Amino acid sequence: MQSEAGDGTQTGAMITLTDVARAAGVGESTASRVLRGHGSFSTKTRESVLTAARSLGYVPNRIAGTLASMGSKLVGVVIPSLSNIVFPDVLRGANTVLVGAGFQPVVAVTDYDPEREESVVESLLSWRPAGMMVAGLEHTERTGAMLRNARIRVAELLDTDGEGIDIVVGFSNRKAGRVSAQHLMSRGYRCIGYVGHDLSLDLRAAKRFAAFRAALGEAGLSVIGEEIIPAASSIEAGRDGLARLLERCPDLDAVYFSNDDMAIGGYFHCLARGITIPDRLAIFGYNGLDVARSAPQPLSTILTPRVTVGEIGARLVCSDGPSAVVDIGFELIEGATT
Amino acid sequence: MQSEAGDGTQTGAMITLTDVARAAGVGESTASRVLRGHGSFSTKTRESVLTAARSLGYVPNRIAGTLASMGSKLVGVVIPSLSNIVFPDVLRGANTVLVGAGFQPVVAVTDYDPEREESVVESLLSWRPAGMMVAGLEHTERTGAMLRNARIRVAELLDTDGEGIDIVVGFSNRKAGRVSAQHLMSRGYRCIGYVGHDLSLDLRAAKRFAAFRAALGEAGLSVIGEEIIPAASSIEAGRDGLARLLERCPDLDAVYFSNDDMAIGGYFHCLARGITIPDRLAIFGYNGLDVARSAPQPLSTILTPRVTVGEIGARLVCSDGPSAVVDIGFELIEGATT
DNA sequence: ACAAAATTTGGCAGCGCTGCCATTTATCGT
DNA sequence: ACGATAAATGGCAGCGCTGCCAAATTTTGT
Repeated sequence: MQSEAGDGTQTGAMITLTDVARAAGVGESTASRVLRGHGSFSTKTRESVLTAARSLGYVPNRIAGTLASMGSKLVGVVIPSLSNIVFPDVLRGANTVLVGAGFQPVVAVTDYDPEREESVVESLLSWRPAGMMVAGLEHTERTGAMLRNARIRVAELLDTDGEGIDIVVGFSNRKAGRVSAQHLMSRGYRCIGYVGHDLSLDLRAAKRFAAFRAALGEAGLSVIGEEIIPAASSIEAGRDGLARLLERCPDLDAVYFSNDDMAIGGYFHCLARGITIPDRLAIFGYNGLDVARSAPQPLSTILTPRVTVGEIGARLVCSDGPSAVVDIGFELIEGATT
Repeated sequence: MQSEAGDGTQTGAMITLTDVARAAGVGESTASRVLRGHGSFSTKTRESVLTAARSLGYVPNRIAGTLASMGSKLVGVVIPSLSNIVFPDVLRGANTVLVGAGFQPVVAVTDYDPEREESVVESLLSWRPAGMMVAGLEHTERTGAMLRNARIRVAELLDTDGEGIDIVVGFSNRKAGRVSAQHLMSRGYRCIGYVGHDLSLDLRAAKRFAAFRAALGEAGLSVIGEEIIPAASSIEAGRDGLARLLERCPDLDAVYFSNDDMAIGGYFHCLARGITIPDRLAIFGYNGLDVARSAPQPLSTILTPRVTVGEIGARLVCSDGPSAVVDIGFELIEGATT
């Protein structure tokens, strides 16, 4: 028999459980039990199996294990984008909890495209995950059907305005929009504009804006001018957007941005042009990013508990409780820009 | 036989390939071939299999498929953190290419901890991935051994200063540090300070700083004062760090930051305190983040092609070429802060 | 029309592991 | 010391799919 080094060096074919069992002089099932700490075995056996495994550099094959036990330790996580720190934040919260519970997240990105979401969901489902976490409540009909029929826990995150499939963890984007409007109005702003990114893709941003506009309307006001950049949100887009909007509507006294990236861009524009904030122009964002909170003038915005959403979503996906909707709310941050 | 709806509705147990084959009136292997588009089959068979699969709501089981074909379509991606946009950026590049090539990335986070890296690598390897992508060249001995013995493509990213296992894609952090120092010196700065985050964890930042310091030394200069925050990098840390450093060393005329997050924090501090940039104080960062490039005064920094690193790394991991070191370099951005 | 070649098809043995069950061995009570 | 209970162990049948191969079918050449 070939000797193997203890550092994991291996020669020949891939080491299997059978090899370990043979080397330890025990049966496969005994080796399996020891390696998983399941069932009972003597200390002596334990040692010999562990020693054999280590010296052979054995790496268990979870593909085989999962197939045999018919229960995977994978959890699919579907997010729209990796460019916006919001989703890595959610992922971070989910990752912490999932790993802690012995699960392995498998991430897929949709680029905000429902068709793509459908295809990545289908793809993830083929790994027979124990659960799925997806962003938002809006999906194609087939995506919904697949998710419902998978007989696994499904958590929909970051939005509570709509019908969920199983678990819903997030907050109301409509309420966020309304609260933003109320805040601006309560501060006395009356000529309010909007700078946003492509809303046809970002449904949650669209909900916020719709509610924002509605809240203004109820108070007899309206969005004086709006500038929509036909692209994903970014600081630059916010900067350019505000520049263009102010050119068209110089009388604005406040601008609501689709999110903090855009708002920070707007803030930078004002800094560069010497536009006094908040006296000459007020700025309001959404998300409560670090950059917004650490700016010379902390941005007035809505802090969304993104990491917590990921954590709670993951916790519930791992649990076996009933379906639930968890609205964990958001916090309005009265910064120095309104 | 139970009738199933075409929208994927299913009753009873999970649908298997055998079910589809039986429903289509063909053998398993024929159904398998049709579903994968492998081998040959008549159009007639194709239709009946596809129809059967659709009407039964069949979802292939890749766990079983992978085990049988002994070749997975998974690629492990190991990154230190999700909090710093740098790694989501790399992940984004990798994701695009991997998905395009039919692979599914499986992400794991190390929190900059080598022990944790060892454990996540072990864990990922147990899914028998087709390849692995990890950040950096420094690993524990056992991590290295596992990676080397896995007989799969391994790409190490974001650093070229050291020995790689198989594929190395990145740039020289040492060179980045040196170039940064040279830039500051060429602009006439002589009293140079440093504000950084915990370098014991972030080895690449440590390399940059070491090279930076060495380059100053070669020119007869030295780092006048330094402030190291014992935590992860953040805008706030950079802000506080610069504040403390300036208190101790008011004569500094330039500060090198461990990265752009920290540098933006420093920039914000100066804005808040009315410290004129770059006349009174110059600021230099690292990474070339959006926020740094869109600031009223674009930050002088080093643009690291993070997304490209992920893309090239992924491309090479999917390929079967020889081992290689790809240094894709970086770009010094002469902003308005130096 | 008939053999040769090409195309299509189904059967079945695994892939490496886990779960079940039967068996063996150790521990206990009296 | 001896049956009874508990602990430890090994054998083996799958999990759902793919790959191989042989058999069946169709197409082609002359």
